[in-house]
Amino acid sequence: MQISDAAVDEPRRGRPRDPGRDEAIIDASIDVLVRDGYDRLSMEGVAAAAGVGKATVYRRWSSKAELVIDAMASLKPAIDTIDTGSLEGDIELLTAASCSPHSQRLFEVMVSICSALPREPELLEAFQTRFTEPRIARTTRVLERARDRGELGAEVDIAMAANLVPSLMLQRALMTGRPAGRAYAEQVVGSVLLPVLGRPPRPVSTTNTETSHD
Amino acid sequence: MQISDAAVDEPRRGRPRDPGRDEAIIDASIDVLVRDGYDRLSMEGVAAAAGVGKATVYRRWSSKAELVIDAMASLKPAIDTIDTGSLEGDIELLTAASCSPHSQRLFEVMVSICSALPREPELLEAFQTRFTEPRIARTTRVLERARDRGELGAEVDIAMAANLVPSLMLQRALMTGRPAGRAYAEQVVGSVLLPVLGRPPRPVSTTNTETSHD
Amino acid sequence: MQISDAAVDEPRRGRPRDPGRDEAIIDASIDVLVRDGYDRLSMEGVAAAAGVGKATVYRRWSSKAELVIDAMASLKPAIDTIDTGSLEGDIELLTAASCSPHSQRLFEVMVSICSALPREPELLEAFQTRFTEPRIARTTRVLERARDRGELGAEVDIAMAANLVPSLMLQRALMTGRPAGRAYAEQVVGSVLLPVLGRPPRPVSTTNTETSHD
Amino acid sequence: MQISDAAVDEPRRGRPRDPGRDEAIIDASIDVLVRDGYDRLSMEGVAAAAGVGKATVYRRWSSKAELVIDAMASLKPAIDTIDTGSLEGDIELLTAASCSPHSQRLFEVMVSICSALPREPELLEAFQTRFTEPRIARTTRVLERARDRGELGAEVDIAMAANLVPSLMLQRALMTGRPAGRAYAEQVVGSVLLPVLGRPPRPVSTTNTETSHD
DNA sequence: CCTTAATCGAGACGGTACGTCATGTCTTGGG
DNA sequence: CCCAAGACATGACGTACCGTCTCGATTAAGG
Repeated sequence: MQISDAAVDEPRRGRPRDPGRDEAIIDASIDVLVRDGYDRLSMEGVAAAAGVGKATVYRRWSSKAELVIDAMASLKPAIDTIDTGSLEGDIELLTAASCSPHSQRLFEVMVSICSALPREPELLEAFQTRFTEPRIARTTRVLERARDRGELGAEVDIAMAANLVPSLMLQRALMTGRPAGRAYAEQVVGSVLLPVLGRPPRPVSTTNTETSHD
Repeated sequence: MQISDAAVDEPRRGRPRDPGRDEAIIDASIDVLVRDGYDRLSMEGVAAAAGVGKATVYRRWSSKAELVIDAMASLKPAIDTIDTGSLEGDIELLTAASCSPHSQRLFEVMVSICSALPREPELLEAFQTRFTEPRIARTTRVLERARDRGELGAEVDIAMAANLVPSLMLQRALMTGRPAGRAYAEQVVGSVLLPVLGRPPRPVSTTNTETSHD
Repeated sequence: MQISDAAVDEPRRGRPRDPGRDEAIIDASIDVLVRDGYDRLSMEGVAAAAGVGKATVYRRWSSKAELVIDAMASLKPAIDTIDTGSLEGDIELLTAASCSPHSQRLFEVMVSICSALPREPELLEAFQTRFTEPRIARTTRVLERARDRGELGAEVDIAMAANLVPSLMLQRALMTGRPAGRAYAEQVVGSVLLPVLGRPPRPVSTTNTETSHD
Repeated sequence: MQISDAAVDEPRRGRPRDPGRDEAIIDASIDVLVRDGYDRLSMEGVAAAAGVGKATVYRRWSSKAELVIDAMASLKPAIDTIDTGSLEGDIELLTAASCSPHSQRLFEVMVSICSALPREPELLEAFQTRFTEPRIARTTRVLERARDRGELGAEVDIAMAANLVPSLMLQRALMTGRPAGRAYAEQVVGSVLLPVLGRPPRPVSTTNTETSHD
């Protein structure tokens, strides 16, 4: 309930930093990350893409890992909570969210980063904490509510089920070189998620199941 | 009167190449790939790791992509055909194969390469052709035989089902930083594959399902 | 209302170059040139000898020839004009100048460069323009003044005479592997230059004429 | 008084060497030397120019210096002795010899080698012994005979005089990038050599004295 | 004739040095 | 004090050779 923040006791002399530049650098980081991948991303390249001097980048983030972690954190999930009241409705929303443009951007970033994770423990931890777990948790809550309502049996492995759709969508992105679309999301839900939740599979209507249409 | 082959008319002049060096370079490529990732792998690093001059590498592979593709191709699947006669037996073998040391090596290589795939079309194609498809095909054949025997209903999405185990195992490797082990393979099979095939889920006994034990 | 020069409209952004490094590179170039010769001189070697990075060298001189030409140009003759009023006095000064330490350095540079001249037209032209001609011209002016004063007959080939001392000194440096000294300069003047100018030869006193004493 | 030489006690088994290849290598060495200079000459380049394998070169000469020394030695002076009976006649022959095609080739080789002499003592010694001294000695003998006949005064510095023409011709080759021709030889003799020998200078007729015509 | 042994062309090999390029740090001058 | 521009030292990369080595083929002399 207090108003003052810590910045008060330090008079902040000289020219203040331009907050717009922080955002420009973060945005440029995402662009470069998706374009070049984590290993080929350089502070210099980010500075150039942001239209900013190298010193301006280094003054804010002292290492590539820190910058990328903050850039990742800037990609918040669009919808935070899903609760339509019924499992079927929630699943429909999840399916749509899994192939939204925002999610596709997320998958691109994941692909760009994933090869570096075994060599960058900080990045790995941030990746799990900020990227994967929040998305899984949203689905986990949906399934737990469904179980509490009696829509799911106790034998359903909720943790694993919550993993299914993002994992298979990411896998698809890895294998084809670009993020999967709506058709593939529906196929995953219909062929895999529903049986795992104890429902009969729902065949994908007339669409060729081998191809994603985005 | 004989249909001579093309090798006859080229007398192979000069000192012949040492085949042992090919192997050393390929093996070193895999090591470096797993250790450093595709983007950080350099011809020079491979040469050093193989104990070989750079010219010896470039004489055989003119680019990094070609070398890595051949190195990938050297990782043949240990077992080519699985056919025990029953779906249950085949699934048991597949489960074991999915977490064998050889498979774990494969997952490491996949993780190392995957971030580069969107930027390297040749690599992407070789990755699909030589890596993913043969492994999927093996499982696809198992499932098709089971369907022909009447062990699977027509509603089962075989293509998707064949993808399940490797995709989730790779996903696990990406997320934890190292390949998954037997426990996770069994969890995937019990919680996901069996329901997708129309079987009841098989709970993982006493093992903590969150951890992989390798 | 002033005729401003071009430097005004270019604000010279970024960190300015360190002029001290220019000089260090030029000096190191001369050292390396004398030590290794033109063909064995490399930009990398010069950078190392100057204690600077390779990029610092390439930022200023894009090729070996350009660097060496500028290095040559840095070796200005110590004395520009010789005019004592009499031919004898001028000749004495020329003799001394021909074997000064500065001239010896010049001969070393000439020896180092000369083999490359047939293959490097730019170098050849710079060599003639900046090295040879100024030194010859100084002597030519001396002889022309002497002729105007009546100290030289019209039959003397001034152009050839001006060439004599430097040519024979350089020849000596080539043949012995190091620059000639005072004794040889006096021998050349006494035995060759004076007769060519129509004077009687002046024998070299007690010194062994076969050896140079430097 | 014995006929047999050392080769007798070694039966020289196996395939004998082809003497034609020795000559081809030597000739190619001269060509490469003149074309590329001593520093840029490589055993490999010589082998290629001679149409011969590298091993064939190394079997005969174990180092570049040895090969070049032998190649130099193969360039014998065309005329060994000059003795027309009069100084004037001898000088005419010397003038002609100084600008013969064979001499011009010699000057090219000298230019190619001279920059390497300070760094290659063996080469320097061979250069003096096999190249310079024989040519000087021929002229020295001519002048000594003339002095003995009373055609030269005792004050003439014969050693220096014998040096004059070759030195100035080489100098000209160095400065212009290619060997001097007849016109320059006559100019040197008329303007320099004759006065040094106590004769009046002989002006070069109508020719422009600044240019060499070859 | 037939074995033997050295020569020969070709080219593989390890090593080295080069010029280029990219990275992160430092240093200007201006705002 | 911030900011863009860019100089700077360092180091890695791919290339180009070099001199050594190793192969199969050839060639003469000795048995």
